[in-house]
This record gives sequence, C-alpha cells and structure tokens, in this order.
Amino acid sequence: MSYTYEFPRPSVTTDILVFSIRDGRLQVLLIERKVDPFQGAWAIPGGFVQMEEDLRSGALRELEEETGLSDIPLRQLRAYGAPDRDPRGRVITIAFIALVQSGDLIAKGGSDALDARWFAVDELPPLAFDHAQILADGRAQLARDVTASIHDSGLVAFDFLPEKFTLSEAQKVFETLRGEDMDKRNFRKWLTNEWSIEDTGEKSTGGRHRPAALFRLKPE
Amino acid sequence: MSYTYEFPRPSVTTDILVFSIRDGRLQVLLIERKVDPFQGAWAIPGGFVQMEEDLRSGALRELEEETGLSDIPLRQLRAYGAPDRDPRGRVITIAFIALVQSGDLIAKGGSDALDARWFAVDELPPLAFDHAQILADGRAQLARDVTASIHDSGLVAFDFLPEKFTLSEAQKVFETLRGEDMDKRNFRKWLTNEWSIEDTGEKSTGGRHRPAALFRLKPE
DNA sequence: TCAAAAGTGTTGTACCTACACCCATGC
DNA sequence: GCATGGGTGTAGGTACAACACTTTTGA
Repeated sequence: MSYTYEFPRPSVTTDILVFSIRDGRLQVLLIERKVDPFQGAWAIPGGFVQMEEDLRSGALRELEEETGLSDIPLRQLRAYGAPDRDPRGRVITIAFIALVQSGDLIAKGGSDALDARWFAVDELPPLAFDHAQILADGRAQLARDVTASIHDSGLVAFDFLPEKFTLSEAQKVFETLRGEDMDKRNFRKWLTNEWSIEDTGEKSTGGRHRPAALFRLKPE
Repeated sequence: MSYTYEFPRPSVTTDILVFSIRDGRLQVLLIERKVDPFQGAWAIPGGFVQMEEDLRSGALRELEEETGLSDIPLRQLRAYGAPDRDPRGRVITIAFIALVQSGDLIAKGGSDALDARWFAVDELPPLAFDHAQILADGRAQLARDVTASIHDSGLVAFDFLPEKFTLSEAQKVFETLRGEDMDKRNFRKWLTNEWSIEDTGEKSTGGRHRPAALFRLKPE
C-alpha cells in the first residue's frame, strides 16, 4: 500500500517527557532505541501519529507500547520542526509532558525499545535527535510552572504525590522542585492556607519512627 | 508532480494569532478566506508549511503573504491535531502568538485573503475551522503570562509599547491586559522598581495638555 | 482662566521569614 | 531509653494597597 499526494508532506511524531521524583531527585523516563537511526542510543519515548488518532491519543499509545505506562495525563509542551532534525527526512514532532508519582514506575522495553529506564535529569546519557533540547525545554517549563505562580506550583507538585500523603512527603516534593529547603512550620502554614488540604484521619505505616497523619487534596 | 509515501501523512500548517492593543482594547488580526473551505469566513492567518522551512519561518512567510506584516517575533502556542478539525483531511496546525504595537498595523488582503482586519477580542465574527478554540487558548495564554509572574507580565506589556513611551501609556497597556485599573502612584513605583526604566529627557508631543516625559526600557 | 493630564509621599496592613522545643513511635 | 522524624506559635520585617493635592500645558 502506498499513498500519493499533490504536495510533499512531513511526517508527524509525538514525544513524551515523563518526569517523576524518585529518591528525592527529578528523573525522566528514556528508552533505548531498537532501530536506526540512532539504534542503541537513548531517546525520549514517542513515535509516528496515525491518521485517525488525536495527537494526545497517539502519544499515549506510543508511551504504552514503549514503556508500559498507560492512562496518565499529558500536557503539551510545544512542536519541534527544524527541517534537519531527523536524518530520515522532514519529521515534525509534538512534545508532551507527563508528571507521575514514583509508585507508577513500571518501565520495560517494548516494540521499538530495547529497554526503558529512569535517569536523573542531571545525569543524562547522550540523546538521539534533538531530544537533549526537548528535554531541556521540558525541564525549563517545569521550573517555570513551579516558580511562576503559587497556584501552578501546587498543581505541579501534587501530580508527583500519591492521593494520600504526609506533610513531610509533600515538603520533600516541593523542595526538590524548587531546589531549596523550606522551614517546616512555614511550609505547613502555607500549604494549609493556600490549598484545601484535609486530614484523612489515617496514619502512615511502615515508617521506622512516629507515624505521620495522611492528608489529601480536597476535591473542589 | 506528485509525492508518494509508504504510510499516509498528515498536512501541517501554521496559524498566527497577532494581538495588539488598539483604542484601549485587546484586538486580533483576522483574514477573510478567499478559497474553500470556509470561503468568505474569517480565520486566523496561516497556511501550509513548506518542506525546507522551519515552522517559525513558515508562519512568518504566511503572515506576510496574507497580511503584509513582516519581521515580528513569534512565540509558539501549541499544536492542534484533532483528526476532524479540517474538512480537507488530516491537517495538524502549529499555532503561534505575536504581540505588536498599535503603530505596526498595516493590514491588507493577500494571496489567500480577501481582506485582513483587526477585531476586538470580545466582538469576534464566527471563525473557520477550530479557530475560535485556538483564539480562546491564545487569549488565555496571554492572560496567564500577564498575571503569572511579575517578570512575564512586563515582558508581555512592553511588546505592545513603542520604544519610547509615557508612563500613562504604559499604565493603560497594563490595565488593558490585566482587565483592572491601578493606582497611578503605585504603578509608577512598581514599574520603576521592578524594571530598568530610564527617562529619555524627551517630552511627548501632540497631546492636548501637559506634555509627559518619555521613558525607555533600558537594554540589559 | 479653565480643563485635562502629569507628577509626587506617607501610612496601615497583610503576608512572609526566622526561629526552638516537646511528642510519639520503632528498635 | 534512645534515636528519629512528627508536630506546634510568635515576633519582626518587608512589600503592597489605599489615599489627595499641586503643577504644567493647550485652548
């Protein structure tokens, strides 16, 4: 089967930056490419958009095929379309960002991936295509969301937290995202004033010391 | 001439939201479509990306062809790719935003446009394709930039101002963007503290009353 | 001389920051 | 019983909001 058009057309792909906070560090999910170009190199998961699917659906499909992650919320970052960004020809890609909790981390190889692994964003391997640029832009966007407005800052941070969390867990996430430590009492005052947080009545288990109260972001 | 590919490919276009503040209101530049689909309807200027040009270059080329505007800075908004957004088939578009001073306003028809005109964003005609959605997203992005951080707020506002401006002109732009009036003294304190503003020594002319000092954003 | 916009300081308030000790639990 | 993280209030400083009158020019 082949397809003929009156004018030349580019290919369109999606790429998905999956961020998580693991071991107190911001990490990103990368795949090892199974096929040329850049076979064996690390890359952001993604692939070609099908004709009948939305950009977001295509991104989710590729993400599941290559890493096993499914059903996560995506935000669009931007499109990349330099004419020479892909050696196969003109390929325009739409980059997405996903923020997941450290629990959701099943990463495996798939149809187009030899392997999938988490990397700390400050210890990255060399990346295929212009993916280093895309990743840098994604990190910058994340930093902007965190520092820009109080409201966005929280929205971003809660994406990295499970539904029920202790105040210390929340503080660690905020500190990791902002890159600086905060005062415990001030953080708690800020969080409970600025956000609708409710005590679930439950206590954390498995800790090696005094259990902490579990809180939840109250649905509007 | 025709082009054949092993897999089907979408077409890719760019669309450019050109905003300006005219008569104290936020306005947007639209074109009247010369050809089907949506012939005669109003639309955001834009068109197909050529194979050898960058997305931004394509957007600038289309903008000049359809409206006569050239050489203005563009920021990417996002990509739109719903499978049914264009009756001609699968068309993915990358939307850009431009902010221009009210002086730069030459608008004319062009190759694909019967006419080009400014519209206040709260008095829009019906729009072709999903352009009403794109325009709403662009306005929302603009509002976010203004309110999100002090720094972005200024960056956006200065794009709407000429190189030399009076403090009252600046205040009107900020007020239009924020949608609320500000205290004159507080605004001036804020502007001069938060930004590097210098008095050019010149005075505004042509005003019907007392001339005002002309200021300039000091280049870093 | 009148109308219209330009220009100019002070005071209260609300929010953010800094700071230290006791408590509950697991080992 | 001791080590470890959980939990709590106050005081000072700073940045923002509210507020009115005099000055300069064109007509």
